[in-house]
Amino acid sequence: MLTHGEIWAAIDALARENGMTASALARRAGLDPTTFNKSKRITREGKPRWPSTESVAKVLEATGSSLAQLLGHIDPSLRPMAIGNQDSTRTIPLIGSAQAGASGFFDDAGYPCGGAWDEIPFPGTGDPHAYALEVSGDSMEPLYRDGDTLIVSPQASVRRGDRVVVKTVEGEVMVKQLLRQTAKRIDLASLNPAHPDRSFATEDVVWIARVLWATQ
Amino acid sequence: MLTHGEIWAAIDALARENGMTASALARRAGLDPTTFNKSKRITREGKPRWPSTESVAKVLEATGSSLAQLLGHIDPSLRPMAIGNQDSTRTIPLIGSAQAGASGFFDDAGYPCGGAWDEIPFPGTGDPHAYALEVSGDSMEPLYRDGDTLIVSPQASVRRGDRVVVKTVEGEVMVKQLLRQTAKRIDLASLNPAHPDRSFATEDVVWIARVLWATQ
DNA sequence: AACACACCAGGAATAATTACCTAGCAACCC
DNA sequence: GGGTTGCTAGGTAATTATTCCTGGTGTGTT
Repeated sequence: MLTHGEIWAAIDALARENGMTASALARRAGLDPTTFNKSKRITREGKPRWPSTESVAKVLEATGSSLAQLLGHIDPSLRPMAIGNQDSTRTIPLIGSAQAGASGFFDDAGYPCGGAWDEIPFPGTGDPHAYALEVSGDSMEPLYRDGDTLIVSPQASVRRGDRVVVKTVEGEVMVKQLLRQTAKRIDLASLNPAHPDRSFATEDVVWIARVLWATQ
Repeated sequence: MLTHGEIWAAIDALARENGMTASALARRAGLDPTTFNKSKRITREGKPRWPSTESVAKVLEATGSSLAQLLGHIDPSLRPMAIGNQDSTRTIPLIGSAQAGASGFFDDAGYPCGGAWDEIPFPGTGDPHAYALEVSGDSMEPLYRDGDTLIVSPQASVRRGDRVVVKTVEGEVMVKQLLRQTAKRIDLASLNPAHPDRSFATEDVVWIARVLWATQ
């Protein structure tokens, strides 16, 4: 599917990507600078005007872009795959929650559209040893609920504020928030206010792994 | 880059894929059956004729194809990536938090070991249109913190208790927990107790997407 | 054989896109 | 200030794509 808004948004995005306005892009492509004017995208009677594929081809040649890149601007979720990124971790479009209310980021179905999206790798664990931990019980409410799945990376470095999985020399495994980590001690805050915080000597902790993701 | 021969070859391929000739495809798309005639692809003076993007869009709609599929016909090397499974179907080991304390699941470094682990697909979104939403501000504390990343699926079905992203007809985008969804109303609980709950008539909500994952 | 139907080539008419032009506005330089 | 450059809205002329039409060919059916 290809909509009138998508094709024009893609042209705008392609121009922006190359540091040009739509009219500058048209000029670079050997077209009239007014061809892509916003006032030309609908006729006087209100009918939508579509560019010809010849114009699209000229724009791609002028920017040295591939059709896959144009497609990426139309549907950001396809971008990395379409360009042929061989990396096994795909990237997905990213937007800030503060901008999400503005128009032009979503189509009517709630799917991302337009070219103004950032990209982040996902899942992006970068850890071949990552594993999943299934939450049972309510000891981690309200943050984690019964049945939630946590993705845990034993390789990731942990910092203050991170949610971590800790195993003690006594064999206890717990999910907590890292309060403080010094050379001698590791202080952990409980996720459930009803449970007490814990503090361990560094030598009493076998390993600390970081919680990267949690199902919602 | 997009050449004259490629675009016409792609249209021919799309027609063949749907068991039609080029003229039948044009008719199905609501165009004149002769629009895609080979004799119309170059003018009498030998100049190449390009279809308009409007015609291309109509063809895609008639066949129910995506632009990515058309692109796959233009550059077959992109096909498996462009239309294939968008989700890396990697599986990772899974364990329940209740058993994690027992011995035999982790080695000394905290890496999973032993054969008693389950397997789950990850990320397992199953949604090629999934995107990421970056949290800004503290309006969703304590569940989501400033800088957290949410993975959102516009395709997933939502149920009571799910964390959801909602867009209203006023253009407001918010992240809430779904309290109740009836035929007439959608009740949302705020994640931050300091903010009030919200309730909307069904027709005042443009779309609801489900939050699948959140960074921790 | 006769007929219906789909497909394709080619011509003319219509509709649409693009080119060309003007004017207003903002930014920048001398 | 005067001058240049770039961007955009709006109009008209041009080029181009599409439609409509005719005729020819091949296929399948009665």
